Amino acid sequence: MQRVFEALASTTRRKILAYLSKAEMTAGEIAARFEISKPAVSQHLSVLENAGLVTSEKRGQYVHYRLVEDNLANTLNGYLQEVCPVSRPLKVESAAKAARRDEG
Amino acid sequence: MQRVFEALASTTRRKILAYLSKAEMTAGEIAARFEISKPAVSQHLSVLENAGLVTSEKRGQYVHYRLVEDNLANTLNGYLQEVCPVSRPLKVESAAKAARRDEG
DNA sequence: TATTTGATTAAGTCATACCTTAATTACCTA
DNA sequence: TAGGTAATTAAGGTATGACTTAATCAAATA
Repeated sequence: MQRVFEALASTTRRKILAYLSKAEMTAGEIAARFEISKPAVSQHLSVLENAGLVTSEKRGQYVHYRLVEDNLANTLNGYLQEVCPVSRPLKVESAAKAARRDEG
Repeated sequence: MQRVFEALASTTRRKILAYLSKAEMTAGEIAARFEISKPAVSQHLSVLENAGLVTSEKRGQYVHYRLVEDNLANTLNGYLQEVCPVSRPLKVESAAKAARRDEG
């Protein structure tokens, strides 16, 4: 519980969650979207994973991250993010990315 | 939004919210319940107030604090706290305090 | 097998959160 | 109005979080 709230306390991490909300992504894709270094993103992802909010799966050279859907905190956070001016556009981007993937 | 998550990131502050969940209390009553100094509690209350999670009202010499009921974050946090082993007992205490007050 | 690419770990800096005690403010009452 | 209680503000120490660059690990490929 403590880990969950600590994880959600960072704006960057909430943005990452929003960005992952509709599409699975590699660590590199996530890092490319934000203006901080790759190691910094990696640390944030590790915090999110320790809080049980995301899971990772290594496929070959890449590590794919995705939201843990079956998670009360994630679900509630999802509602909050719908009304959050910072997170909403990232959710839209996430959906666009997912759609593009379904097409291609 | 940022302020809300920052406010909820502290275990002590979540405990204070749980303790206030069923009953209004003065700053002193709240401070008496926790093992940190009164000024420290005062600071936490100020953070919670800035986040819009509690409001205060000065009556004479005392400052009474209470939850802001009409608040999405508070509502969602309330659900989470029901399943939180740290917060639940404090909610029970809060209810007991409220009941004692109704009697007296 | 040497090189490149994706990702994480390590090391170190800087800012900030949280706590303490001391001082101050506001209100009540003898 | 002097003294006491409730509460906050101020000042300062300590720990921790977030970021950086450099180094390392792991997998693909030439």
